[in-house]
Amino acid sequence: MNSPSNFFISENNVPFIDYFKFGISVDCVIFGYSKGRVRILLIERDADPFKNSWALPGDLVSLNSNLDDAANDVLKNLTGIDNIFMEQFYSFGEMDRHPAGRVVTVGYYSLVENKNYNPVASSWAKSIQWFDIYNLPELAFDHKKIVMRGIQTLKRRVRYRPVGFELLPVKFTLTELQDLYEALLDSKFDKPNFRKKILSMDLLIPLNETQGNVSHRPAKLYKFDEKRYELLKDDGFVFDI
Amino acid sequence: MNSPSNFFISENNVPFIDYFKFGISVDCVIFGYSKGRVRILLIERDADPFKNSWALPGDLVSLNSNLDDAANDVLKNLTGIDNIFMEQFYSFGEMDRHPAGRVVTVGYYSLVENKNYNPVASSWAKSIQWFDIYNLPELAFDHKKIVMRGIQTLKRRVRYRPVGFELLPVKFTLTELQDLYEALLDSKFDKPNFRKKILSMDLLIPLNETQGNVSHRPAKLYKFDEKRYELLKDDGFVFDI
DNA sequence: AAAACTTTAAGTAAAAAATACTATAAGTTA
DNA sequence: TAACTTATAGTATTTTTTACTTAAAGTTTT
Repeated sequence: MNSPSNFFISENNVPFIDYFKFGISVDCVIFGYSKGRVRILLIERDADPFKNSWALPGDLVSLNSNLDDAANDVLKNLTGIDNIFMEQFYSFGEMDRHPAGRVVTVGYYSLVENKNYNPVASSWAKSIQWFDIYNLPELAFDHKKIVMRGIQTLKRRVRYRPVGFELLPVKFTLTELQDLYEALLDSKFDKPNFRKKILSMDLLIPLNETQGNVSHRPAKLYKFDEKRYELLKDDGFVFDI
Repeated sequence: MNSPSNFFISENNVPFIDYFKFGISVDCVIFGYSKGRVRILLIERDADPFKNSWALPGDLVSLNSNLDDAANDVLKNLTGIDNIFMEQFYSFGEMDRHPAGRVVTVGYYSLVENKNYNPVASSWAKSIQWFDIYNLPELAFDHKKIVMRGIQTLKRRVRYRPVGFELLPVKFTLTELQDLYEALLDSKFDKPNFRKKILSMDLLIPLNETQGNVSHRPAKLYKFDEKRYELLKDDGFVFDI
């Protein structure tokens, strides 16, 4: 089934096969977080087109790979990052968006904790770097547009799904959580109220540990209760910051 | 630029041109509303593959059309419906989803008021019909999956964007609006409280008209204030039912 | 080892919003 | 004119949000 059948002729008398000339690509907007700043991961291309330009990790999809797999493969090949939560957010199909032909690209986004992932440029990525989302370089193709829509999607989704936890270490303090949300949503919350709200959701498991190596009273550590979230979700529960 | 250049060879030694064998299609989930029920529009196919099956209005995209235009054209060709608000929601790219070759489809959804649109089957649509979303027939391709995700998207978006108004006539009563939201969200609201909430948003313009032809006290008519919505939106206002 | 300092963490009071309910007004039909 | 239906206004109660205060726990400085 991988080669289009010649059987069908469309109504405009264009042979069916003439429709099968698209390229499909995936592009990944990878959000990272550290020291109160949200960043995205860009690669410096070492291949035409747009050689030497900064771009999103992305590539053409082969005929025998589905979209989700392709997105994961691309990320692994170009950055070494493997096996992370990744979600589709929008597809871009302007006619002139790729100089080599007609390519529709599917945008994916993901969130990773900076410390845990040490991306290494590989394949045709010459170098790789985290950029502050408010201070991006010129980007290849229409990647600026893709990034912008990715940021918009993240800001919206982070409010009603607990995706933010992907950006923190497994064990975290409530202040770290608050700092993260303040960075993501670019706003400030009252500290006592924030912790009251988040704890009342009953989605955090308090640990019998405190943070170490701080020059003040160490805060209690918590971890996210994924099992409970899965249960609550089924009952129509909405996570809401 | 419409034919892929032979210049580039991918790293796996697959000629660049071998990636350009995808078909792209668009499929439209058109929501309609009347008599307290939410429906979607399906066509009965009069062309292979899946001839005689019910399916979403959709078609392959040609090389010289962008996605949004293609979605609008498809809808116009198959149903006669033209010039309506339409929004992309997800892309589907499983390898075996189309028997004629590798086709990635981009899902669009729209909301229309039943009365205003009298869809007529044309092109290769044999017939056309509204189906209750809770009582759908067997569908061609993976259209069941597309519909399900479309419904899920609608239910989510309708809560924080005033898309619901697309489903009502320009002039409507508050009870009609409430009935619509109750049908969309499959729930019940307290009448006085619903009207208080919606009116306090200051997004409705009260008209000096009342509904006619009813055997009881006629309700006041309102219309949606789009200009004001655009203004509020810029200030970070979130519509929230 | 006490004082100063910083941050966590618990608590409380006021304001706002959501919810539940009651009453009245405006029209239609018998 | 009375009975009826639905729109619309109003009120009281509960819950949630927001703003602010205070105490506790640890570190650093003197």
